[in-house]
Amino acid sequence: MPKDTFLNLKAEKRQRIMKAALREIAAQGYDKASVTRIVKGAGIATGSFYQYFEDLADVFVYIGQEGARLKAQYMQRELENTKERSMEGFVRAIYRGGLRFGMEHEEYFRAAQSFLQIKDTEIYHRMFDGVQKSEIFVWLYKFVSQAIQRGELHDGITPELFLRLAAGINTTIIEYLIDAKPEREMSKDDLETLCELGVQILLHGVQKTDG
Amino acid sequence: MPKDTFLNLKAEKRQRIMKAALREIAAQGYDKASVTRIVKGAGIATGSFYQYFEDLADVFVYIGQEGARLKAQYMQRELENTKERSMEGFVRAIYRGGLRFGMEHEEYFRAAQSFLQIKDTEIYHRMFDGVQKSEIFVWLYKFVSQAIQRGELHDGITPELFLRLAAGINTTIIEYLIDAKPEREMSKDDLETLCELGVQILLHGVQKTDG
Amino acid sequence: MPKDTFLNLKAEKRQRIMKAALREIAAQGYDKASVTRIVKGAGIATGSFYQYFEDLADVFVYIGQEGARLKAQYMQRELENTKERSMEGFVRAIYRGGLRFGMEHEEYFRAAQSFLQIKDTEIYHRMFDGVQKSEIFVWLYKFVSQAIQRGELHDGITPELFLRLAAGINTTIIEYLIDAKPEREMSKDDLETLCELGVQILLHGVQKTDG
Amino acid sequence: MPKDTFLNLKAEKRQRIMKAALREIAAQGYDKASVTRIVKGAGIATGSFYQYFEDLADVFVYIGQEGARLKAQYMQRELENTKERSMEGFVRAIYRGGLRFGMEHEEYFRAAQSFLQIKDTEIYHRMFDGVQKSEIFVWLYKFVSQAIQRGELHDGITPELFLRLAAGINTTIIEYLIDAKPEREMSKDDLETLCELGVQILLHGVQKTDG
DNA sequence: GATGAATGAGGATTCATTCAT
DNA sequence: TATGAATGAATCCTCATTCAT
Repeated sequence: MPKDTFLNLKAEKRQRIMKAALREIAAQGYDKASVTRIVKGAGIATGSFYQYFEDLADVFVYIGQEGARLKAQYMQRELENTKERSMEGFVRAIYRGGLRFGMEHEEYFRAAQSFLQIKDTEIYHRMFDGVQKSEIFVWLYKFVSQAIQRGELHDGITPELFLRLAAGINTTIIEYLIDAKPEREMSKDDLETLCELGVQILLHGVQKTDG
Repeated sequence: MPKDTFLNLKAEKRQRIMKAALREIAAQGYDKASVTRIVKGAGIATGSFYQYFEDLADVFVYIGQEGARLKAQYMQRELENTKERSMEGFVRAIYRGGLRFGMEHEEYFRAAQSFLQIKDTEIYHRMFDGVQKSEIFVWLYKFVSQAIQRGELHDGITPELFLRLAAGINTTIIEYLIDAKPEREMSKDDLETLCELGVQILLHGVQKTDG
Repeated sequence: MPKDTFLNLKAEKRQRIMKAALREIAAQGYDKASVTRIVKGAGIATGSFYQYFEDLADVFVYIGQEGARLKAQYMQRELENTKERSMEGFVRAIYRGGLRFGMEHEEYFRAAQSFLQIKDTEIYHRMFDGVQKSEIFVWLYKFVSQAIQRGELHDGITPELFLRLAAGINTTIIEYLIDAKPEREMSKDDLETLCELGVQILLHGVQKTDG
Repeated sequence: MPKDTFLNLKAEKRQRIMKAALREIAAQGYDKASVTRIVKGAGIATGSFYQYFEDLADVFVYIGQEGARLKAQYMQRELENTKERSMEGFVRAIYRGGLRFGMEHEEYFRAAQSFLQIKDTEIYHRMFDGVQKSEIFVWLYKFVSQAIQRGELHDGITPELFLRLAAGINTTIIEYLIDAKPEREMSKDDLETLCELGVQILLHGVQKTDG
């Protein structure tokens, strides 16, 4: 976690550094990200970097957490606009938030992808431990558990697996979009459609359920 | 592509080297994999490595291709044991093959995950270009296209997206299994169940379709 | 061209490094010169070397340029002490400068010899492009052209060839001196004699002109 | 000196190897010449190379000697066609031979240039010790000594220096020619002119001696 | 707080030479 | 005699981190 020196920095400088670090990770991936390029990009001295952060891992963790926080905000906002309290409504809101986040913050999205490489490491847990305890996560967990108890989900599906599937499908769709990214911005309607597609696939699979 | 020197090696040694390279890349990921560790692991001299392979990328490509070949064999074998010629039957066979491959060759699976980092590069294409033209892939593509034309799939689902979803869901399940891997081997029945689960989720989502 | 890091170094250290690099290249020649030996000779870390220079070629270019600059100074000084404005006077001054330079800076001389190996390369041009545009060079070129127009030189001699011959003869003499170098320093008179010899050979050949 | 295995080789193979080695040295220079490329160029196995030669230096020495032998032949032939027994006649014949050799065997010429880098080493002496004792060399030495005794040459010119100057001027001219090499072959007349130019410069300098 | 030079282990790769077949 | 795989020291260069100013 960043040192106080970093947190006490003037907002402009702090954001400049964050931006440079995020850009670097998004561009080079976790393994290839380099302090040298970050400091160059941020316009600060190498030594300063180490006065703000313990080491390279420190920034990565911080960025991971920031990304998670930001994504949670997107989801939270969607949830607050949703009245429907069914699992489907819940999932839809979450997907919508996730999709918007991915589209509007491609660099965070890419960085997060790159963090997957180190999924099993201590540093990954430092990044995302908070997520496991977040309100949204807890709610979702509860919803799914209940659905399982009511026998609504396929045998073998645990809350853990459900969450992974939800994330996986969302990621698949976002990547698909980014790769096929058209020049023009995506309209609100497009986003809505895709979001719905994600929800349908997660809940009902790729096949249409007949009338 | 490895030099003849490598291909002419005695099987034992060749496999020792492949194993060491595979282990290294599975453990460290694409970017961090090191020649030094590979040769140490394989018990050969640094110079020998370069008499077998053009460079590091060369082994990686070879491993990627070997993995793809092997996975295709698993799938092919399952297809041959399947009579049912529906899309569901097809998908089931493929999933079963993929799952078995992932379970029995965890290192190949991990290596493949790590290759995703370089998805957009020329070297990635060298690895998996063959896959795009493989019989299985072509068949699957055809099946999906037909289903789309018959209006059986949700709007917005293209063959490309379908394939990505199929792979993504399978990957999610395999990772889930590996992470939660019990000490005991997985029984045939367990595997069967999980495979069926994957097929159901892909085709019908996580929710049970009511009777 | 060296980085600022190098140019900002304290003079003592900068010279220590230059000396080590010059010694290495004089001793091993362009192709065999090694970073490892240079840094060991200079008493700095490998990494430091690369904070001073872009790469190995960078030092070489710098040394070549420094040598050329230094040699030009020697020549310039002699020219300033010469009143006679004939071609012979000009050539004599240049030879005297060149000879002194070669005697007093044997390592630069050797290094320059070794650079000839790469005469046709881009890096060689980076070294000596400046020379072609130097005042001395331009003057000499003009003198020779005029002599040619006045029909004073043998047919077939172009300014280019003249300059090559001048340099070649001077080099031959310097090498001869270095190889036959007596223990004792060369006296002013000795040098004067040799210089005159060079001028005579260039202009009038090895044979005495009678009368 | 090559092993008997090499000398016993069938002429065709022996020449193939020599050619490959010569080409390599001419192209890469002494320091960068590589066994690997030589054997590839000659179409033999690496091991074979070491059954023909002690080591890399061994081929170099052999090539140097071959070149010297060949050059001596060129000179000898010219001398035999010369009746005039003056020093000028002698020098002219030698120059003519040297120039022809350089033009007709550019690769030997280039190789020889590259050997200059190691002028002070034991291996260089192994190459050219023979030259010092060759008939031509001895004759020339005698001619020059006599001229010196007769007081015909400038003070300070020793036989050693004379020879170096002769070689240096010839080299300068050949390099000049190679660099400015026209597409068309050089005619007999051109060669004759250049040769005469060399002789004149060596004996009488660049300036015309007036009537 | 800020700086940026200094460090050195570690990276990939090359290559002359040896030696078992 | 011919082969070519095996070797490992040596090459240049990178980079996270430290520390004196």
